[in-house]
Formats: sequence, structure tokens, C-alpha cells
Amino acid sequence: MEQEVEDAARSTPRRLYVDLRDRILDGSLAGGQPLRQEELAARYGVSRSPVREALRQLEADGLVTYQANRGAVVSSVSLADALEMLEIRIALECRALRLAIPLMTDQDLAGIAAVLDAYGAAHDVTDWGRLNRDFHLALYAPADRPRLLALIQDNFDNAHRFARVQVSNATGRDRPHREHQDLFRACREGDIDAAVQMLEAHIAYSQKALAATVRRGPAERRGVAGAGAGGHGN
Amino acid sequence: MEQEVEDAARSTPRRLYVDLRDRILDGSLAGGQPLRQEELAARYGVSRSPVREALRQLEADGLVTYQANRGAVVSSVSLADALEMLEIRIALECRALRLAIPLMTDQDLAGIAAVLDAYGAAHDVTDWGRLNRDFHLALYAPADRPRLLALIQDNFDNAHRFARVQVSNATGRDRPHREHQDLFRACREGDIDAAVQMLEAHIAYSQKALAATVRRGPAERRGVAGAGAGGHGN
DNA sequence: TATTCCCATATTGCATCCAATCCTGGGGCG
DNA sequence: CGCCCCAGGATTGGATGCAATATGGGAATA
Repeated sequence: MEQEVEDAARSTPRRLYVDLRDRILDGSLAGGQPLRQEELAARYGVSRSPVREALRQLEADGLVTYQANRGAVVSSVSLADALEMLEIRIALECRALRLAIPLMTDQDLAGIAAVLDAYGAAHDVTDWGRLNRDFHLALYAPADRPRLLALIQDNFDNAHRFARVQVSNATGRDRPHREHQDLFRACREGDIDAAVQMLEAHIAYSQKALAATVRRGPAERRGVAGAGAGGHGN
Repeated sequence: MEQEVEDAARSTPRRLYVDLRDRILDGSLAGGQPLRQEELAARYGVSRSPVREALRQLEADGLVTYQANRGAVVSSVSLADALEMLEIRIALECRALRLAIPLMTDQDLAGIAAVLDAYGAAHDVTDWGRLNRDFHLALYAPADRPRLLALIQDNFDNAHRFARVQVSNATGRDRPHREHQDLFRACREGDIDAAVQMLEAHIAYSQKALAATVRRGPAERRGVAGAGAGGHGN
């Protein structure tokens, strides 16, 4: 999970795992879609054995659901799941930010500011998504807690499987940009409590926006993460 | 992860996965120990294919580390890892508690009280560990956030791979018991902020106790989780 | 005696193969 | 006309076999 570039070249199951995971997270593979072993094996030019190992890893990540004798299906993300993952974002990221702020160097702050500027200059909605991710991860990186950061990253990507497009459309770019700038200022001034407060409100707002968006027009969401009508995913 | 009883019977890889995971978490399989595919296959009376799938799942959980062409070894947990997992406990469990308290019914409170009483009556150190786990999980269960609770459970078990014996020995039973009782009272009275504060202090104390114990006598810890001297685990 | 090279062995990685289970469609029966 | 059943294909689950890589120990050499 940490060193994808090297790992991708390492073993076949790893390569398949990384590729499939990315395709699930970016929505290329929608929730509910069955993953046929033979088909994947053919696509990657390997046999079914490494495919099965990759699928098991995806299952452990909760990105794929196994049904007995019926193979693997891309797991669906319900609205409740997405809201809960944002809840988890609050838990993990607020703590990480609290740990990070006292350790931020000038270099760290400059890096964060650069991401912020790029965000302000970006026009494409996919750039917003990427830069939003970069901004948040850059905030927490100074904490130097590899496990916590890995958890944050996994949960962030998973949360945004469902929420990316909707939230971006619902809230636009300006409000998060303002909030990011405020957050950055609080970090720079070392005001931990204020920064954590802002971050919580920032994520909580996207929870509300997501709930509101889905309630208004839930049709779209099925396309993104498959949104299981009944059971909530994995 | 949720329904182990049914899952254990379901598929062979699942059965192996659950069993191996339990053996790693309870320390039967120490960190650094290589897991030979052939040997595991023989032990469980199956071929290497399902063994490999189970190992891949354990790898995704971070309980096992793969080395290219050298197979899987039980991942080691350094002191820094253990402290970080306690940090993650603070993040996840404080949030879960905050969500749970407003939703606690009289029945929930009665259940928590029962665990607390059992803790007070227990004499064995392994009972303390189990009841400590039960107490904490019972606190968060009313939040009714399945993903959050699953994360908490996984992280809790992983954290205690390293810390269980040491912390129990270092802090004894009385102090955590008192803290649990205080925490319970705050929950019953609906004092969210106080309860969360206490929980954070409770876990932070075990961080300090763990660090102190290891610094005093680090010899023992190698036996529990294998404690990699150099690189920190997965 | 220390060191390096090399080969035998152990082990993994992956492909292939067979058995078991699931799904689909068509014919038989009520 | 509708329902049930079952046969054939599709798909998964697991075992086996073979090639590739790592490991360990002994012989040859400096």
C-alpha cells in the first residue's frame, strides 16, 4: 500500500491487486459488478491463480465481496456507508492533524500552501478531487505516523468512491477552498484546537452536502459506486 | 470479520484465514516466524492454493509480510507500531464513544455494567484482557456504526498483540478498573465531553505504561509479537 | 584458515487440470 | 397456460505439476 511503484512490478498478484483496486476506487469498476476469474486472467495474460490471490486481498480490503461458489463482486457502497466513512475521516484526520501541527516545519507549510494555490488555480473537477486529497494528506504527513496515515489514505479513497462527484458538484469549489485556507492559517499559527474544529466542521459539512445531494437526486449515485439497494456493501 | 462462525465453515481459505489470524493475534505465532505453505497445507489437510489465498488476506490485514520469492512471515510489531496503534485507538474510540453515548439505552448500560462487574470479579490476567476488550466494545456498540466498529475491533486486537501482557502487568487491574467505572458513570449521566476526555486519558495512560515497561525490561516483548529490531512490521 | 564458488535441496510462483456447484433454457407435466 | 424439473454449459474451488528463485553446505583456492 505504501510503495506501489516498486510493488507493482514485484509479483503478479500485487500488480493485479493494485490495478483492480485503482479501477474500483476511481469508479471504472462499479459496485455490484461481478469479477470473473477467467476474464481477468485473460485480460492480464496470466492464469487464474494469481487472480484469485488478488481478489482475496481486495476482499480483505472490503472492496470486493465473495459469495460462496459464485465468486467475487465489486462491493457496493450505500449512502449510510459513505456517511460512516466520512465519520471515520473525522475521527482519524482530526487526530492526525492534532499530532501534525506541532511538528510542521516551514517546508511542510510551504508544501501545503503550494497545493492550496494549485487548488485555487484548477478548473477541472477531477483536479479538484486530486488536489483536495493532496491537501488533506499533506496536512497530516508531518505527524509521521505511517500506520495512521495509511489508514487515513485508505479510508479517504474509499469514502470518495461514493462521494467524489456528488460532493464536488454540490458544494462547488469555493467553499472548500475557503475552508482549506482558513484551516491552513490556523495550522500556520499553531492554533491546534481551532484547526481541528475547522477540519471537523469541514468534513461534517460534506456529510451534510452528500446526504442532501443524494436525497435530492439519488439516481446518479448508482453509477458511481453501485450503491446496493439492500445490504450495505462488505 | 463479522460472522466468523458461519464463515469458518464456508470456504477453506476463510477457515485458514480465521485460524491463522487468531493464532497471530493471540501470540501463538510470533512475529518474524516464516509461514511455509507446504507445512500449513499439511497441517490443515489441504493443498497450497487455499493456503496462499489465506496468506494474501493476512497480508492485506498487515498481519503477514510477503517477501519476493521467499514467502510470508508473521509481521513484527515494534514499540513505535504499538504506540501508534494506541494512538489510533484514541482517534477511533473517542469518536465512537461520542456517537454512542446519546444512543445508549438502559439495556446497553446494564450490559456494560455487567461486563464491569465481571471485570471486578476476575482474577486471571487473560480474563482481564478479554473483559477489557468486551467493556470497550460494549461502550461503542450503541453507536451502531458497523464499519467504525469493525475498524476499532481490528485495531484493538492488533494493538494488543504487542501490549496485552506488558500493560496488564505494568498497570495492574485496579487502575483501569477505576477508570472504567468513572467512564461508565460519565456515560450513564450523558456527560459526553467528560467521558471522551476520560477515555483519551485512559488509553494515553496505557501508552505511557507500555513505553515505560518496554524501556525498563524490553526482553519480554520479543516473545509476544516478535518486535522487529529494525524495520517496523508491514 | 578464511573465502569464494557452485551445486543440491527446499521453497515459492504460476499454469494446468479435474471435481463440485451454480445458472440457463427447454421440454415435460399438471 | 403456467410451473417444475433437469440437462448442458459456465464458473468456481481446490489439487497437482513444473519452472524459477533462494538457501545452505561443501569443495576448491588463495
